[in-house]
Formats: sequence, structure tokens, C-alpha cells
Amino acid sequence: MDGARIALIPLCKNEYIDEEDGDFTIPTSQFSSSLPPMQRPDEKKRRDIMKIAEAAFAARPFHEVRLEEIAARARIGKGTIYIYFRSKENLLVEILREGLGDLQASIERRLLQCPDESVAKLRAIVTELATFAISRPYMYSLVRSVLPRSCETGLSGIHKGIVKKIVEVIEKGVERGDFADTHPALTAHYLLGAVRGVAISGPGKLSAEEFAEHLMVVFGRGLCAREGASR
Amino acid sequence: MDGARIALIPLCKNEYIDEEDGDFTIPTSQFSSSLPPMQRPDEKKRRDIMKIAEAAFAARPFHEVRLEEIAARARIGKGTIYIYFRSKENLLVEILREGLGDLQASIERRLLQCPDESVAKLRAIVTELATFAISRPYMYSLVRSVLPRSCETGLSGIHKGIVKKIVEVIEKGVERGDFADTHPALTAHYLLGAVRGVAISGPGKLSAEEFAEHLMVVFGRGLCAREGASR
Amino acid sequence: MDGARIALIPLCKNEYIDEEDGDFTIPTSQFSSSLPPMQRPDEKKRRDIMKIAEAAFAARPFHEVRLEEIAARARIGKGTIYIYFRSKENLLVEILREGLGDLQASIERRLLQCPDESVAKLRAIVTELATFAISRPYMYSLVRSVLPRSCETGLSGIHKGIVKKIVEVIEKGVERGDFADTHPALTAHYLLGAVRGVAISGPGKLSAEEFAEHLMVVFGRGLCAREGASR
Amino acid sequence: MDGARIALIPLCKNEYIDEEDGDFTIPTSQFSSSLPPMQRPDEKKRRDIMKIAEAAFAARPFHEVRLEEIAARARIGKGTIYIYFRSKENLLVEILREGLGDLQASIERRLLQCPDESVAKLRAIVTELATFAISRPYMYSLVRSVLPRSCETGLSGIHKGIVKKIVEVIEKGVERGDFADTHPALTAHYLLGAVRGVAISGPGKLSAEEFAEHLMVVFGRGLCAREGASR
DNA sequence: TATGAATGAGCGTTCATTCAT
DNA sequence: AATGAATGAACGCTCATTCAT
Repeated sequence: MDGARIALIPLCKNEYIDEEDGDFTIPTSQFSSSLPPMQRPDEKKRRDIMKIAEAAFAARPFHEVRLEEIAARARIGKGTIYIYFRSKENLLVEILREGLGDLQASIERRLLQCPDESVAKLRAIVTELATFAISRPYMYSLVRSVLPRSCETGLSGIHKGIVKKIVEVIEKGVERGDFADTHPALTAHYLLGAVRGVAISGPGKLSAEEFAEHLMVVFGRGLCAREGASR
Repeated sequence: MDGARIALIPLCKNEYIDEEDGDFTIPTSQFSSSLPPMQRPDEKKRRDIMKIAEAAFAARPFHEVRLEEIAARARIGKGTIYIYFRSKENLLVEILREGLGDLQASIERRLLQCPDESVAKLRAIVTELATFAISRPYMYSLVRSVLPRSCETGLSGIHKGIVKKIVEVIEKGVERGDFADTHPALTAHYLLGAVRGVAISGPGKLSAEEFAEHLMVVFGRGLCAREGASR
Repeated sequence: MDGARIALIPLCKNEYIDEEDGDFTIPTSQFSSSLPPMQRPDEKKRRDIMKIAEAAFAARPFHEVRLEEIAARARIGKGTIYIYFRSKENLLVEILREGLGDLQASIERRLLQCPDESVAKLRAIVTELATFAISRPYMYSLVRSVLPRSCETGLSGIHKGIVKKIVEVIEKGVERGDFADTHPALTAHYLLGAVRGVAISGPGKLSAEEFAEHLMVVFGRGLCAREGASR
Repeated sequence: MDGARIALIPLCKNEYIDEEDGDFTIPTSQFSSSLPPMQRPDEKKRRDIMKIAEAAFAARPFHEVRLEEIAARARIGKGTIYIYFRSKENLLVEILREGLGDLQASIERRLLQCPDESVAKLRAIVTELATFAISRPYMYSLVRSVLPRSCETGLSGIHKGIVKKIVEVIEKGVERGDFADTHPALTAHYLLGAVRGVAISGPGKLSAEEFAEHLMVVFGRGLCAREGASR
């Protein structure tokens, strides 16, 4: 049994991992990530469903969420969900795609409006992350906790896009001598992870502003090039 | 055996009769302290199951993990799992409890061995977190997968214990003038979240040492009292 | 739909959040009074299932009856049973409730139509009991097969109702001097037990009429006030 | 669906009934009814188990009785039961066989001691039945409620033996002009059923003597030859 | 002989999904 | 488009039975 060392070393971060012997083949899920956006007879109803479902998926783990319950809460028939979404998993994916898409969009919008200065850009990102974390805290709890197969669904693309944006800002700051960081990608993950950690299990009663401010203190200093007492 | 008089005298005609002592829990020895050297639930087998199951739970989301498959991989009968664990959820909880418990224990051990100095203590914690993240990355991905009910399962207690340890170190550092932090609890969550983020979706090919070192740079600076250009 | 504001705002970080209204029972229409002329649970199908299941429960003991088999015989899906019945036990209870209810109803109907005379009333009851025993003999064999919990299921209520009816008739007869019986409740149980005994293990090839007639002879005499050589 | 009339008319009273299409073949149970009495290493322990199990089988329906519970109550290992009994069903059969055997034996003993007179003989039987019903009321609840396949187990033989004894007494009484009964076998079933009915659901607080006395009044009169106003 | 850990067939039940209306 | 009754594959779990000790 000792020889049977488990081989579940994550081959590919960012994704649920497959096993050594291939027995655990992840069934190719049935969602094309790009969206020939299905006819949406009633866009408002679609949003309703997503809103209700977001709450439900946040309230309990995926396998405990019943579509019947979502339908009942949305005051529609169970079958109706299938007019707007291909499956339960697809429903969640769409919710996350939208949520992360919103976040990505608002980060990009904010960056465009902001002066081309390293700390200001960092602040722009941090502010958006904090606002998102406070206003839609459960979005975070969904991202990876329940979601396998994020590659196929295009979600990891959005996630990577956000990471990339942060990395760019840090790298630009390093170039300019404003920041000192030997591994900006790591730092980007710190930032996202930190925000997520607070969103999920952080202290209650925290305003987005306080949160952003504190993040700026810690990460601003942490990235600051001017000195470096790490010891 | 004569004293064991049966108490099932029908108290009430017309109905099946209940037993004197109500719930009569069968004294399932469940690892009872000491038994005749007969067969006993096998602690090693319990660990085997947990090891296999940890891999399975890491490989796919909770609702796609089949106990039958775990049993097959562990080369035991399906029912055997239920000798050692109350339910599928309990199995996962035990895995997490053990994992988080290990982490907590190693942090505490390391803190005891380490000089009573703020940065050294921070380093001790960071080193353990990084080591854990690299060596058991999927532990992190599990934490929220069935973690509603985390209160009842005692898991959140362990998590809080770890947070508390970090907070203590930061607060002590602040008292001594080594650290500057207006909200240590937030920072503790940043640290845990950051580690988690890297464990789950961070860049591959990262050694625990590199990881710890980089964390120390960012968070060490971020906490550093000596100056503070967050702007 | 705007008023249906989602209440799933995480009240408590660090834990999956519960819903405002707790148990939120889905308004499964379960034969709700009036619905748009859409599909509705089909009362006829319910009866079909009960008919098939009655046969199955009569053919073997409870724990050997397979719902899958009942479903197959009824040519429906296994899940469909659960649309109409809460559980296997509930299915049996409903069968019994209906059966005993029928018996009770037919006894009461017959009593209303019959002249207000002691022997005639006894005959009315006996006739219905005999008819029931001959036409649905397995109903009797079911009565106690899952009848712990008979209180909770309301079955014992029906049974008691029947007993009470018989007792009333006897007591009236005693009042009038037609019957002599010091313990009518006992006699009522004799009658039911006797019928049950014959239904279950009595001689075959017995018509309801013969049976009723013979019962009348034995119990008619047994109750008769006119003389009393019990010795 | 109308044509699909259920064919579960009990072909053979006294046994669970098979279905028209033979799908429901009752698995030949694995107990020889006659007893090469297996080595009984410890006869006392065997009795203990039976005593405990009798209570358990009386307390809940067959399928809810756990051998583990019986073992625990008897303070023996689960496997030990299988030293004394071939299976769970066999355990129940043995309990019933013994119980009914006791009843049969005591009836026969009493009949031998009693004057050769019709009413006295009836009284002998009734007294034993009443005593049995009062002192071991749950024996009755077991006899048919849980037990399929009684033919193969030899139980129905004992039951038939008792019926036969009663029938003999009645027939002798008829021959002698003491009793009038056109169908003694039916009456025998009445008697057994009546006793069973009282044992299971009759009024509480009834002494064996009262019970026997009342039975004699009703059945004594019911069988009495001297007159016959059943109308 | 006695044990109780181990087994695994087999169950009741659920719920995402389909489809007739 | 909308519905919800119907489905049935697939699950978690139980427990009578076996067997190594």
C-alpha cells in the first residue's frame, strides 16, 4: 500500500486534476464556452433565474442545490430553466462568467480612467476587487469551490485575464522603478486570494472603502521599491 | 444473563411496543479504548481510506465522487467505509480536519522552536503555510466544497485557530513596534487567502522555499513599520 | 419579480448562509385544488399503483417487496411512485387506509339501510365483514405487517372506528334485551379476529354468503340473551 | 389497464400467494422444517437468544429488527447467532415453532387430564388459548404478520395441528348432540382468530381467567345445540 | 466456541432532464 | 414559450452473512 502512492499531484493548476491511471476521466462537459447565444426569448427572465440561482449556489454546495427550488423561487416551471440554460452546470457557469466578466470589465474601465501611475493603477484594481468582494461575496465562493472543468467552460480564461491585468500593472511598476517584485504573477494571485479569503471568511462589517484602503497599505508597502526589510 | 430480563412487555396493546431505554445505541466499539486482542477496527485502514478519498475529492467535485470507486481503489468493500466514517460528508470532513489539524500543529510546533522575534515568527508561519500549500495543494480546494455546516463539523474552529495564531503574531509585532497594521485579522485572511490562491491556481513549478521567500518579501514589507508609502 | 428580492445576503461570513424562511417547502401542487388545465397528478394512476402494490404486498412480506417491481408492473418509472407516495411505507399505509376505510364505509352504509333491530344490525356488520374477507383477503394479512406506527398513520383510528361500531350495536342489543354480553369490546375483537383468521388461513372455497351465515349462527347464538348454557 | 385485473386471489390460504405469471417465485427458503437439531453447544445460550429475539420481533416488524441489536442485547457477538441459527428467518421460525409447540403441547396435556365431556373439553382448549394469549401476546403478532413460507418451515403444520384438535373436539360434541355446528373448521378458525385479535389489539388489563370465561360464554353458546335463534 | 470486522448485493430514494400538453 | 408530470440512471447506505482470528 506504500507503493501505491497517490499520484494526484496537480498536473495543471487551475483545474481539477486527473489521476495517474486515467480511470478518472473527466467527462467532457457539454458546454461550448463560446456562446452562439441561444435564442433568449425573455432576457429579463434569464436574469431573474440567474439572480435566484446565484443566491442558491452561494447558500449551499452545488450538489445540494435543487433546480426545482430555483424554479419555485423564480416562480417558473422547472422546464423553463432548460429553455435558458443547457444544464445545471451551465447555469452556474453562466452566473460565474457573468460575475467575473463584470469584475474584469469594471477593472478595465477603471484602469482606463486612471492616471498612468503605478500606485494609482494598483489602487484602481484593488478598489474594484474590494468593491466586488463586499458587494457580491458569494461569487468568490463559487469560483473554484464547486467548479470543475473550468477550462472547458471558458471561466479560467476570464480568471487568467484578470490575473494578467494585475501582472501587467505590477510589471509596469517594476519597470518604472516604483515596485520591486521578483514574481509578479505570484503577487497577483496573492491579491486575488486575499480578496477571496476576506470575501468568504473575513470579518463582517467591513466597508469596501476600508477594505480597499487596508489592502493598499499591505500590498502597497509589500510592493514598494523604496526599501525592503523582509528580515 | 438472568438479570437481563427482557423489558419488551407490551405496554400498550394495539401498537408495536417500544423498548425501555429508547434509543438503545448498540455499543459499536468504534475504536473503544481496549478490547480483547480480537479483531479491531484498523487505524491503518482508516488512513488508507482517507488517503485514497483525499485524492478522489481533489480530483472532482464532491457530488461526482463515488464512494464505490473509493472503496474499489482502497481494495475494500463499500460497507467498510461506513465502519470508519459516518457518511460521505463525514469522510471529507475527517480528511479536512486532519489536514488542517496537521497544518495547525506544525505551525504551533514551529512557533515554539523559533526565537521570540516578530519577523522570525512571521517567517515561521509563512514557511509552514507555503510548505503545506505546495505539498498538499488540493487540501485547499476541498475546504469549501462541502463546507456549509463547517461550524458543526468543527472545521471552522481549526480554521479560526490558525487565523488567531497569525493575528497574535502580528499583534505582538505591532506592540513591539516591529509591525504596523491597523487590522491584523484582515491581514491574516490575506495571508491564508494568498496561499490558497497560489495552491489552487498559482503558477506551477514553485518550490516551497521560493514560495515562502516571496511571501516574506511581500507580507514582510507589507507589515513593516519602518516606513509606509502606500501612496 | 422585483419585489422578490433575494434574501440570501450572507448573514454570516465563514459559513454557508441559510435562507430567510427556513424550510422553504416547494409548493408541490400535490393535487392542489385547481390548476391551469396543464398536466396534473393523475388520480387514476395513483389507484393503479395502489392496486398493483396491494397485490405485491399481499404476495410477500414487506421487506421482500421491491418498489422497482411494482413500478415495472404498473408500467411506470420508479420515481413516479414518489410523486404519489412519500415512501414505501406510506404506500402500504395508504393501501390499508383505503381498504379499511372502504370496509368502515360499507359497514356504516349498510347499517343505515337496515331496520333498527339488533340481530339485523349484527347481520349487516357480519355480512360486510365476510364479504370483505372473501373479496380482499390479503388486506387482512397486511394490517400488521408494517403496523408499528399505526397510531401515527391513522390506521388504528379506522380500526378502532370499526370496533366501536360493532360495540355500539352489541350494547344497543344488550340494552334492548336482545343480546347478553358482559364485555362487548371483547366480542367485537372476537368477530374481527375470527374474520381475519378465516381470511388468512381459513378453508378455501367459501362463499361470502356461507361465511356470513355461519358467522351469524355462531355469533348470533353466542350473543343471544334467551338462554345461556356455557357450562 | 382494465384488462390487467390482478390475479392475486389467494390460491392457497395459509400461505403468501403467488402471482398469475409466476414472476414472483417465492424463493425456497433454506430451512428444513424437521430438525436434526444441530449441535447446540450451549442450550441455555440458545434460549437466551430466542428470548431476546422474541421480544425484538414483537417490538417491530421483521425488516426493522437488526440481528446486531439482538446480539448486543444478548451480550454476545453477532456471529454467535449463526452458531445457533441458520439465518434471521430461521431464528424467527424457531421462536414461533417453540411458541406454537408449547401451546399445542399444553392443549394436549390439558385435554388428557380433562373429563371426556364436550363442554369441558372446549373449556380446556379455551383456557389454554386464553392463557397463552395473555402471557405471550406477541407470539400471536408474529405468526402470520411477518412470516411467509410457513409451509416449508413446518409452522403451518403446528398451526394445523391445533386447528385439528379443536375441530375434533367440536365434531365429537356434534356427534354427541352437545354441539351444533355445520362447519367446525370455520369455528376453529374463529376461535384462534378471536384469541389472536384480543392478544394483539384487545383491551388491556384482562386476566386470562376473565378472558377464558368470556370466550366460553360466547363460543359455548355459539356452539350450543339446545336452540338456535340466529335470526 | 465466540467474535466482530469485513463484505457487497440490493435497497429506497433523489433529481437533472425530457416531452406531451 | 412555458409547464410540471414522468422518467430512470445512479447514488448513498444498510445489514444479513461470512470468516480470519
